[in-house]
Amino acid sequence: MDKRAEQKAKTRKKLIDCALELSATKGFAALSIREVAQAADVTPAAFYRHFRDMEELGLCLVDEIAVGLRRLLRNSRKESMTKDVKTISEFTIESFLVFVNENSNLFRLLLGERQGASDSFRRAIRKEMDIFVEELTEDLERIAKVKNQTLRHPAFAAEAVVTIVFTLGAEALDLPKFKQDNLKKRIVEEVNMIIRGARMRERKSL
Amino acid sequence: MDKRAEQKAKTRKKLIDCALELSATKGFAALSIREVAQAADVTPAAFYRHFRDMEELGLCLVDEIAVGLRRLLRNSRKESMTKDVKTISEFTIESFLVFVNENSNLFRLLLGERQGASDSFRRAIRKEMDIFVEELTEDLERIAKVKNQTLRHPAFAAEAVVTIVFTLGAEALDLPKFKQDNLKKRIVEEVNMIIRGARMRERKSL
DNA sequence: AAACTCAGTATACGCATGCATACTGAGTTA
DNA sequence: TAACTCAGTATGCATGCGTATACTGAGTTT
Repeated sequence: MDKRAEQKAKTRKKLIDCALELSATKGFAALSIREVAQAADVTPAAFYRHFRDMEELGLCLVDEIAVGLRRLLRNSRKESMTKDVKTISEFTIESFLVFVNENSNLFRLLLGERQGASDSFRRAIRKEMDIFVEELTEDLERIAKVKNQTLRHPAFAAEAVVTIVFTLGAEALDLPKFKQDNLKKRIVEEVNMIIRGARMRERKSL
Repeated sequence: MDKRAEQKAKTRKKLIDCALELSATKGFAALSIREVAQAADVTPAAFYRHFRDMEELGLCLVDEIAVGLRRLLRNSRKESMTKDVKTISEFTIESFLVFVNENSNLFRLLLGERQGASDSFRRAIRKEMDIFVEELTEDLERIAKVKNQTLRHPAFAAEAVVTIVFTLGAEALDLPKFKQDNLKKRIVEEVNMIIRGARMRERKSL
């Protein structure tokens, strides 16, 4: 049976994990093939059996984060299905911050490379972001419908929310746990502002 | 007299300018002392007469951007003193995007290194951001007062606005000019959402 | 059991890097 | 004009890099 492929997958995972861990301290951009290979107890040349170059490895990492985050958000959405908007956002933001803390390496990579030098990185990350925005847009529309409200530009609101949550969420990486409560409050408040501002009010000539 | 200091300043400026230009293509993090020195037609060792290392040079660059941006925003604020809120934000966002396009290198550095690997970079950039937030907070409060309105959390609103404008503004760097109109509209709409959402409404038990 | 595949090894290349050392010569001061 | 300062030069070293080449030996196929 495929003992061979199994071993290969193991090495591949080890390379990915080591790259992730190393990127936490130095940043992914500063990593070298040799460094990652050495950390994974493998010859530099062996690296090429798995990835063409560091960029290809990086894109795999981005994918991993996106998958993890999407799972998280899907769960949080499901779990909070019954609650009202304010609670949903607060709940989701809470889960998000937990995720950021648990996967700080992945997240640092995502946010750091979002405006980085590599085109393909930026493109990949923005694509993932767009998916988040899309999913949130649907959520907002659904919730609004339930509450018998209308939103002005649901997609814009979603974009603003995603931007705020990700950008401010990144600050959690530099904060001790006990200071993150304040950060969470800020994010929740700002997200609620956006949603409030997106709601159509009584018609009024202006 | 001081022909010497004059020459030194000239070389220093050349180093800074070259670093800036190079960082546009490869990203500042990927620059080397030798590379910058060569671009500035100077020996690598001469670099050390001006900066301890690349990081010190980088902090100078950050400072330059901040100064330029602050000047821009101050002007835009002054020029739009008489207009109403909506026009102010639109006007300012427009100037901001012009600045981003004109100083794309500086801006790329600012946004790219904002979540980068270097602590001192992040700290420096966040400090500048905080100043923007502070200034905008005062603006929002002033305008609200004039219009006889109250804002819920002016500082949070300002933080959200700055976050949106900078993060989405960064996308302008990857967009052809003719597609930036759409971007501008998105930013304006989202900023207005935030401000709208920050306004206190009629008291209402909830 | 013989032939084949292929993940990983061993080694070596040329190149760019940060940085140390000793030097030069125009500009300044006394 | 003699002594001094100091921005910039010339040179060289050790290190780490990406990658090419030839190889080995366990795992798989026939």
